Amino acid sequence: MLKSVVGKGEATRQAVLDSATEIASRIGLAGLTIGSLATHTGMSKSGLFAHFQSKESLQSQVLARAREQFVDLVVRPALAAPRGETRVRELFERWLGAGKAGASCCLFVSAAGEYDDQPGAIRDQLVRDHLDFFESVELMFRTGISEGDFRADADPAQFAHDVHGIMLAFMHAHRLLGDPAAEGRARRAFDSLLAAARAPK
Amino acid sequence: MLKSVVGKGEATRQAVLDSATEIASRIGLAGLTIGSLATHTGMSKSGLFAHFQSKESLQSQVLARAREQFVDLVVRPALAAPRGETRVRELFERWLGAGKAGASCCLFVSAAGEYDDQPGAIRDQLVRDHLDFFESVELMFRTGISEGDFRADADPAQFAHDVHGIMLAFMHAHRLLGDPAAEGRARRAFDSLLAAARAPK
DNA sequence: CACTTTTTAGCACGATCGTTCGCTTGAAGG
DNA sequence: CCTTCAAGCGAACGATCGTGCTAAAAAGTG
Repeated sequence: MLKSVVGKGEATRQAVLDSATEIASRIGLAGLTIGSLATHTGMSKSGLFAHFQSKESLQSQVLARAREQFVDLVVRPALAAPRGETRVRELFERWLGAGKAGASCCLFVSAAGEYDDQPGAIRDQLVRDHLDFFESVELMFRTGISEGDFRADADPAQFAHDVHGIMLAFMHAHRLLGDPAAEGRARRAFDSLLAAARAPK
Repeated sequence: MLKSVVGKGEATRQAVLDSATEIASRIGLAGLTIGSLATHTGMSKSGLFAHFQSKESLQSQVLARAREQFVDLVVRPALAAPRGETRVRELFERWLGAGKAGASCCLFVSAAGEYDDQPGAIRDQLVRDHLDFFESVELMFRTGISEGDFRADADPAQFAHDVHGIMLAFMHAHRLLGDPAAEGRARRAFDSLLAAARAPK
């Protein structure tokens, strides 16, 4: 007979992964422990562990989950917006929104800091995700060039780098310092960036 | 008899602190363990622990040490440069150099990610350090305004935020992605920032 | 209903965590 | 030479880490 599309195990695995992603976004991917995760989900340590073959596998799946969330929340909606500057603006707004909400955004930021000097599968995965995302950003910007919104000699990679910096500075000011002016400054910096990249009328 | 200016205990405490700062800049402040630190310094766990009343105290002292290093390597040399844009440029160059070398720079970045959602003494200390540094940056920029190098209506806080973003993006690209183009992009972004802030001739 | 497979809990393991305590040691002071 | 004292070590503590093994409970299937 056909097995049900999602077994019970898969369902709880997803639920645990959700909790894990939320916890890891607060205390970091390396700081996530199986014991605390079990307590937080009301499961036994061993029962929970059975779903993940190792801690590294758990971390890897958490990272994959965060990536999904980020794509759903930020990248996909941006791609649904009209090509050109509008799409780039949408990307920024969604990204900013995700940064304010916490979740996947913070996870990538803190994980990048934790694993930038520790070779291994997790680091590799992190690098791939970052490169993929940068590529998406560059593509959106490049589309803006061919649409005539941005200057033809603008550097897409430089743009991706710059907007990434704006977001990182925003998250630090917002989450660590609790600075209420952070969002406004991020918007202002992004506007300047766009103004510099805009095609001369 | 006069006791020697620095007792033996103080000397080893400083040595341990040096090792601790270096380790913490690689694996994070929270990931630093007393056992590994003892092994790395060739001391016994208890002998080492005797110098610090608790792990939190150790972390706090490591943070203070990193702050000193950063001030010595970045802030002080900048203040020794001529007032105005030259000084701001010197700050950026030193900051970039410290970021490439690793050490204290990375520690603050990763620690900010680890403690941004974990209230306590460490987080408070981290916030104070960041605010202090931002204040220094703003002051240097403000001096540039009164020297006539920068536009009078430029926003010092916004400038500090923006250059912070450039450095964060650089460190991510340099340390996590190993991107050799990172430094050039950081310089380019900084030049654009300066160009926008410069007083009209 | 019985039966099979999947999912979970209980328990235990070696290692390591932060921390305490008592002891040895080597140098300084009288 | 004897005393004193800072400095460091060794052993041990309770807790928790990641990870297996086994049995019970639950879910799915006929």
